[in-house]
Amino acid sequence: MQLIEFVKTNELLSVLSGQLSASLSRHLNRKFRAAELEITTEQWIVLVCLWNKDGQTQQSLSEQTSKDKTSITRLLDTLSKHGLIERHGDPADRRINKIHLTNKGHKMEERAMQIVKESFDQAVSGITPKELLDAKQVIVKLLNNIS
Amino acid sequence: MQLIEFVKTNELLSVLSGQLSASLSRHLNRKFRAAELEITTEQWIVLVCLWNKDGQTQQSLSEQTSKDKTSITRLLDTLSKHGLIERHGDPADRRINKIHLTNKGHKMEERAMQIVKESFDQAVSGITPKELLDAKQVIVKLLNNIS
DNA sequence: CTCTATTAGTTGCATATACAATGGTTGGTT
DNA sequence: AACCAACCATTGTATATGCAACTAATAGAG
Repeated sequence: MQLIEFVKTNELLSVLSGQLSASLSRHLNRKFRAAELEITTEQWIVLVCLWNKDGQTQQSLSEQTSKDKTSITRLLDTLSKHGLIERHGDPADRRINKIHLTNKGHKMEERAMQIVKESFDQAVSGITPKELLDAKQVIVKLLNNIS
Repeated sequence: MQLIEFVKTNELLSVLSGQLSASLSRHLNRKFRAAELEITTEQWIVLVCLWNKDGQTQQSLSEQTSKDKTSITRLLDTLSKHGLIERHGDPADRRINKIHLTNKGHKMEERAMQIVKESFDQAVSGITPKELLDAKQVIVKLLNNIS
């Protein structure tokens, strides 16, 4: 039911982190769909950046989310197709697109964050704040080691 | 440079786990490519299962890796196209494919695991075994909470 | 002022992933 | 024996991701 010996004793954390990430993402995707919010976990992450600060460039979104700028281009294509964001060219620097939420995109924030909060509460039940904090710090160290 | 307040204080672990997973995967993919091993992290995970026990069914691989059976079908399509595995129909139960490594697939084990080990050592440098273990346990709890 | 390096974003290509629906196959129940 | 439920794998469709190569625009060096 688990991976082999070497992985069990040594690598498990990286495999586990992949499974956790995939599992959290699937879980949230299903909750969004069940609530008839037509977004995905990945789109939500970009929207979080825009709810925080509207009108950012794609480059900025790429850095904040640690996603390749190609991925951002295409995530924004999808968000645009679904009417959640719009690209506005910047006359002052014509290389740049400023990404703006539409009304529909703005309105989605409250319901989406409510679902995320419920999901989060379920995920961390039975885990102490200290355990969570320690785990976060290990993850940050791992991230720094391979960046 | 980070995500917004709510996410910072509450959700960060799930976002972080996604970034860790993506980062580890990218890192390993680059190492494999640099070593001219033509596999991806995801393919490696399937190969680990087969190096451990050859001739498994797709269903079994799906359960071990926590991947959708559709994903396994297509990962195996790619592995097959690259000559690393073969599907053998089982005369005793014609619904089943038994997945077997080719010579090429077998031979890849040593070099691939060496690269993974180097990658792992780099990732965990400066992290104590206890910290790692504790983090793993938190991840396992999270996984159980959302399964 | 011009040429070059850098930056922002897109496109082509390959891979990965999941859900829904489908086609076969097996096995158990009556 | 016939039927139906459960099971294994695949295909269709949509989304996500990264690398390499490209276009366009700006900024900086000389």
